[in-house]
Amino acid sequence: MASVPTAAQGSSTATPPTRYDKRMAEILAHATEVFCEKGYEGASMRDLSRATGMSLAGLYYYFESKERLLFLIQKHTFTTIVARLKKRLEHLGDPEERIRIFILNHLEYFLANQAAMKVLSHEAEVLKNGFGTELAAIKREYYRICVGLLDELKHSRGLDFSTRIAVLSLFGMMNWIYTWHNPRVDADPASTAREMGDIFLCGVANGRKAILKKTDFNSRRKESSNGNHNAACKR
Amino acid sequence: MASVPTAAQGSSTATPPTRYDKRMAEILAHATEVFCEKGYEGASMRDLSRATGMSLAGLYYYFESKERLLFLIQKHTFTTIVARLKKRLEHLGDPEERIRIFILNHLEYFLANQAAMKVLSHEAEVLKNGFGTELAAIKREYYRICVGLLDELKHSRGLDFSTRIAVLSLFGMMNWIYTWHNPRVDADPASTAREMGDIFLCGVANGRKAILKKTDFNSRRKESSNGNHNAACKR
DNA sequence: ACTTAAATCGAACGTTCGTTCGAACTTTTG
DNA sequence: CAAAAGTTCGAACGAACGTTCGATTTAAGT
Repeated sequence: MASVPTAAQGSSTATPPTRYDKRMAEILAHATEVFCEKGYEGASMRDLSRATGMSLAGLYYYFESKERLLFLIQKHTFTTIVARLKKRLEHLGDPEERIRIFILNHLEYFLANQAAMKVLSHEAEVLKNGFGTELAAIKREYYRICVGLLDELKHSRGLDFSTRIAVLSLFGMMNWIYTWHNPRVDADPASTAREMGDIFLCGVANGRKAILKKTDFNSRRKESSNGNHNAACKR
Repeated sequence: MASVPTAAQGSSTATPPTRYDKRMAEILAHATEVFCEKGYEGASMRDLSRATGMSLAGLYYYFESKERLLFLIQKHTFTTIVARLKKRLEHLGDPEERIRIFILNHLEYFLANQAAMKVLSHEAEVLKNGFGTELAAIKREYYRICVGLLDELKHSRGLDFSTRIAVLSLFGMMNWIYTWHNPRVDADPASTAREMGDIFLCGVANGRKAILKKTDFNSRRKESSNGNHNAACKR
């Protein structure tokens, strides 16, 4: 057995990928497609065997179980998207801009790796015990980053909204994309990210206060008195 | 065999539910829970047998296949939510108000029938051929209603945004709720619907135009010239 | 070239799957 | 109460499931 048998991909150290690593990555890629199309439970090891061109028994040289295979796919996908996000967020910026970076990073990766992200979103609950908790930790970290970004925005502009609902609504908008996005019909990731960012950012910028009916100028004047906040919402 | 053997529930005519109908509804309810917990593929007929207290063979007196069982659950759930929506939309109202009715109807039903709605959302792709197309028709109708409501809003306020992206973002926000909503932590449906409505409505009311950075007053004045629109966004 | 280790495979294991069938039980009908 | 219809069940079917094992083939080290 070559290199580190449990690694799904070349590590962060500059170790060149061995034959084992490359084959592993190949299998992971094919398995991702199969899981995406048929679902984790619906996909059989024989389906994976067919898709990879490797014998049924041969697969078990790389994975000790079907469950661990799903785990490796999900972990690699999630780790990658978090790593990319952190890199992009290193350059400081306006809170609004940072949230737009978050959305863009998510959607870009989502649409470039649609199968993997669908497997991540759609099979989020099937992993139990050890696998489940390790993945939940990454998920929580990603969630916390988004919460942090929104809280920045909140404090810097004196906004008032439920961070929890906002974050989860945003994830909903973004993750649901795997059910409808069609590259032949829908715009590129950057445009989609901008449109979703427009909707979301304007929404939270106005917080939980009731949205006023048209031509109701009276109470609007009263509420919008304090300074230069909420510019995100005005055209 | 009693009454209409293919009916999942009492029909719209005032026929009193037979013994068959009641047992059928019981089984559907239990099956919904099982499908919700283990997924359609992950749930076995033996799981359903255990949950309903009926023998394995006995189930097949009510359903000709596991696939049809899922179909009946999904069809009943979807039909009900569409029917309720139509009833609520009979009373005309402001476009904004009508969209809020749409959101409230969806979330109320979602949270009151969380298991059924998770099965509807999460197992949306597993039904093929005949079952799939019949369900897709209901789904399309529901989708079209939402498109219609948004177009009303668009025209009545002279807005400019991508209806497709807006509708699908809204569905994402709403449907994702099955992954996170916890009745012990999260507010009641009405509050959640209002918060999501705030975010969404304010977002689309400002359309695709770039959101301006704080304290950028110059171009804002230029864009917000035409009349009393977009009140939905101002506090 | 020969040895050793890595990689792959065919064949099979025991289990569980969805579904069927005829017999038995229960309720309704005459 | 007997007959008919409606309902439930135990037992079994063949197929497909995830996984294992010993043997075989391929690549690496010397």
